[in-house]
Amino acid sequence: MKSSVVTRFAPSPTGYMHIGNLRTALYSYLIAKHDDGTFILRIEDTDRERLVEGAVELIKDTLAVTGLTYDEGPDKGGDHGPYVQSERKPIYMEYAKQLVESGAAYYCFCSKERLEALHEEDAVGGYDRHCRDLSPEEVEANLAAGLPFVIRQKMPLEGRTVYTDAVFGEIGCDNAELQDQILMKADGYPTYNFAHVVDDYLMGVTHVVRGSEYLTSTPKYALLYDAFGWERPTYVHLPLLMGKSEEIDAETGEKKIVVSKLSKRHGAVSFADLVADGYLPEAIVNYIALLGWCPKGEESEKEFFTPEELRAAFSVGAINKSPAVFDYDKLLYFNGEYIKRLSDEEFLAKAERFVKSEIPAHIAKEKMLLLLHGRIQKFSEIEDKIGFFLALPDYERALFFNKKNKVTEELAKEILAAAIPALECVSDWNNDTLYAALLALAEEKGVKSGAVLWCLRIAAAGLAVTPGGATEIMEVLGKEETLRRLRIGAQK
RNA sequence: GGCCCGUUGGUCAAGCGGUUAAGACGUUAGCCUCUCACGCUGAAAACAUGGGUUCGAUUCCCGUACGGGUCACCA
Repeated sequence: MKSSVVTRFAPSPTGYMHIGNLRTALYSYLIAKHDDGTFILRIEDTDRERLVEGAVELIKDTLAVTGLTYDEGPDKGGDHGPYVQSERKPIYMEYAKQLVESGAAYYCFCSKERLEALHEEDAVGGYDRHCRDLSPEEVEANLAAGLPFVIRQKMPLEGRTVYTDAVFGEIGCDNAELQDQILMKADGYPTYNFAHVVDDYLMGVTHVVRGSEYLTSTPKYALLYDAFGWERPTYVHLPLLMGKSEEIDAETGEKKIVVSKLSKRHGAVSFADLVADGYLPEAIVNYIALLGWCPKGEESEKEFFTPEELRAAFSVGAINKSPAVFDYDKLLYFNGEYIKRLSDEEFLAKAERFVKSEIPAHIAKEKMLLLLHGRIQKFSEIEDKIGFFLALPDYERALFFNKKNKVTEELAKEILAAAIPALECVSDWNNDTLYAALLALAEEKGVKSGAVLWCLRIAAAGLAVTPGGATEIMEVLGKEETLRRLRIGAQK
């Protein structure tokens, strides 16, 4: 059964989806779904100049792979469509005129030039309300003459407008500070300020969920609801997601870390880029759910949530007020944990896409990749880690030296010389038989097993640090290639 | 600059008048180990600041500092 909660995610298609957008969508979705409510996707494309082709698709794809399925939206339909603002264009003018009729808005014929001049005169000031009190006759005449116009909201000159935000509490501002903001632009499109209010009302949105950069402009929107005589929605402003970015200080010329709102300018993190870099959408969602929200009570220590658990646990009351810094390290940790939890089959399927190199036939590819399961935190690490399987790195004889296992370069040579004929006899080439053979060799030579395994691993891999032990690596390489490498090692 | 918001370890973050101030990431010591990773056991690390209120403030109020947001025919 559907509850009465209706939320929406209303992005403008101006580029890629960054983590900040995604989190807003996620919280909006969770607020609705916690109460079995309705989640709407609405595209806000009233800025015709900033449109980016393909951006809408990207938004839909992102919501799809993150599981934020919307009940109403473009392509999906619903009782409140269309869900793209440019397709709703006639609606806004109609409502704007209604406001003009009632005296809450007015036509403004000021030219851009005049407004710019105004700005230069008074840097902090805004519009001087030049057209606010034009007589009906003047307005009629200008309209009849075909003068370009905008429609502005007529703000109260005194008093104070206050609203209650579900996260931040009471927020107010003196009406004198409010600009007579533009509702309808000269190109006939509405501004965000106007369109979102009309749409949220028409679409029955009960909870307006958005970033806290709107906190201080919300009184203006509340006033719009009042002017229409509509009931104000519940406002849920989210703490900002901050990004760290390195900048060169203009004065000192030194590098410094700047923390600011996540944006394309400053440390923006694109969701698509993260996925391409080998992050799992589930891990990203889990991580960002916890940026600005923490479950109450016993669950406050819980880290990993399934989508269902998230829906059940989420509550507006537990949303934080202070901004949160996006931390790559912690995302990486979450991703690593999610990768570990993958079954071998799932891991293999996903890892496959990140293997760029050609894998020679003698390599046991699946076994090789499985050695990395549990050793990587993101899939893009794979390519780097498998290099030594494909080609033996150049290494120095000194690499064989190992203090803990008492291996000297001379001993290594001796061990390898003995290992080669012993391994040539191994017919069933696998981890267990290899391990048994090498253990026997160690006993025969009277050295610790660690010494033998160390030497063999170095010779097989040509690397001090490897994913997997000696026998695992030899198993992956195959008999022929292993022996080839051991002979090279013995010659060092 | 005006207005608005915020401030618990480097980061995320519990706490909602009396606590040895959780937990996680990261850092670090050690154990385990066929090197690494995993895992396990430890360690270092925080209530921005000054006034109140109170028997008692990290928790409530005010100021200060710092950080952030916002002041568009962008959203």
